[in-house]
Amino acid sequence: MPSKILIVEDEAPIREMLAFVMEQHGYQPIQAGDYQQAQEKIVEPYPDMVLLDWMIPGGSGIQLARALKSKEHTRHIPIIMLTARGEEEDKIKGLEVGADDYLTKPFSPKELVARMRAVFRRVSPTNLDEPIDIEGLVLDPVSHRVSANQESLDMGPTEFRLLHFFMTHPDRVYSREQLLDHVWGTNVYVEDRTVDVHIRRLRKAIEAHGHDRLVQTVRGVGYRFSAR
Amino acid sequence: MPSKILIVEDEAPIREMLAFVMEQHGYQPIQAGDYQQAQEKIVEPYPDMVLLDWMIPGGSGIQLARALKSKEHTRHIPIIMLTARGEEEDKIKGLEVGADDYLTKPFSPKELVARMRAVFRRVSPTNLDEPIDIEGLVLDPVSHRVSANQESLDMGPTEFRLLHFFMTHPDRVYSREQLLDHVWGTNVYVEDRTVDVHIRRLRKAIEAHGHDRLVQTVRGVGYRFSAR
DNA sequence: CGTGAGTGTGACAGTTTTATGACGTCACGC
DNA sequence: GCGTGACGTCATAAAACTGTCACACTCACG
Repeated sequence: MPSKILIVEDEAPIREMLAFVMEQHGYQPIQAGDYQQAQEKIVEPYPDMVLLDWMIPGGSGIQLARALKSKEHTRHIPIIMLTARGEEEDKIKGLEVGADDYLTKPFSPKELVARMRAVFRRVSPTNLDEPIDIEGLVLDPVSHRVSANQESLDMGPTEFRLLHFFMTHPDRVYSREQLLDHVWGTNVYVEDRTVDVHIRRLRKAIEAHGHDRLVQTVRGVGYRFSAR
Repeated sequence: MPSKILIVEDEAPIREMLAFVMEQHGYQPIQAGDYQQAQEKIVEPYPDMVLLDWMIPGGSGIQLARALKSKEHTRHIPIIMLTARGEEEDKIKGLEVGADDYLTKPFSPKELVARMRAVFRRVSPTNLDEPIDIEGLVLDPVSHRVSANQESLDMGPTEFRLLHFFMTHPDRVYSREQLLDHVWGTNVYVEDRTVDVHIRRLRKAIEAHGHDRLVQTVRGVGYRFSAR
C-alpha cells in the first residue's frame, strides 16, 4: 500500500527531487508549490504524511501545520518540516505546532527516508491483531500465517489477504466487485472473474484439511465465508 | 487476573492520567514519582510491567532499567520507556539496556495500551540471559555463541545479532525495515535488500545442521523465525 | 431433457519478488 | 604494507505469484 506523501515546497527543482525520491521508495508523491495548492491537495483521500517546507510563499508553513493539526480529519497526519540551516527557533515553533520531526537542508535522500520511516513507525499504533480461529482454521496476523491442526498452510499473498478479509467478515455474501475493492484495493482494474480463480486457489490451499466448505458460492451473487 | 503495572513518572498529572488509563483497561496501577519510590515498589508481589519515564529525578531511568534487568527476580519484567520527543539516542540506549519498547510523548492512551499488549505477547515466553533452545539450536546470549549438537557454529556479528533477535522474537513476521531497525539499529541507512544477504548468510551458517527451515520467507512481507 | 448463464479448473506467459554468487571497501591485527 | 574477515551493493538466476483464457461443469428453468 503506497503511502501518499504531500510535498509542500516552492522551489520546483527541490520539489521534483523530493517527488523522485518518494517514487524511488514506493511512496506516492503529491506536489504543491505553495500554501494555496497545499490546501487544495488536502482533501480525500488525505495524504499519509506531509513534507513541509518552512518557507513557502503565501503563508508560512506554520499556518499550514496549524491548520492541519486543528482539524479532526487531518490531525493525525504526520508532518516533517524541512528547514534551512540555522532556523532553530522555527524548529522549536514547528514542533510546538505539531510537526513530528524536522530535517535541516541540505539532507540526503537516505536520511529523509529514514526519518519518514521512523515517524511512520512512531505514529502508527501497533497492531492489536489477535489470531482468528474459525472451525479450527487459525489465521494469525502477527506471524502472517494460516494453520490448521498445528500445521501451516501455504498460500499466496492475495489468497492470504482474501482469507483474512473473509475471516474478519464472516457470514456475509460479497460480490466479486466488493471483494476486489476490499482485497485488491480500489482503483485496481482487474476482471471480475479473477476473483473466481483466487477463490479456487484459496479453497485448494485449505481443502486438504477439510475446510473447503468454509468458502461458499452464492450463485448469481458472489461468495461467503461461513462456518454454516 | 489484573496485571500490576508500575508507573514511574515524576509529573503527577501525567502519572494520574496513566493510572486512570490502566484502570480503564483492567490493569492495576502502582504509582511511583521517583527512582526511590520505584525501588520501594519493586518488591513482591512484583509488577508485571513497568512504564518508565526516562527523565525521572533522583536517578535516570536507565539506572532503574539496568537494576531491574540485572536481578534474577525482576529480569523478566518488561519495561516500556516513555521518552520526550527527539531523545533518539536515549531510545537506543534504553533498548540496549533491555527496555522492551518505547513510546514518544505525546502518545495516545490507545497506542499505549496497544503497545503494552504487544509487549506482553512478545515477552511472555523468553527470558533474557538464559540460553535459548529452539529445535536443538542453542543460543547463549552470555557467551555470544550458537551451537547445535554440541557443535558451535560460526557466523559474523551481524548474523549473530540477527539470529539473536529472531530467537527472542519467534513466530512473528518482520519486514526488512523492521529488521534493520532492530538488528542494525535506527539511524543506520542501508538498503532493504541487505537484509536478504544476511538472511542468506545466516541460513548458510545454520543449514549444515538441518536448521535452515527455521528462517522462513514470507513473500511480500519479510522474514519469520519459527519452528513451524 | 435442452439451454443458457454462471462457476470451476488447468494452463500459461508476463511480472514481481527473492536467492545467490561476486565484488569493492573498510577496519584491524600482524 | 599485507592478509583477513565482515559488510553493503549489484547483477543475474531462480522462484513464486498474477491475471486471463478456453473449456468443462452445474444449476435453474422452460
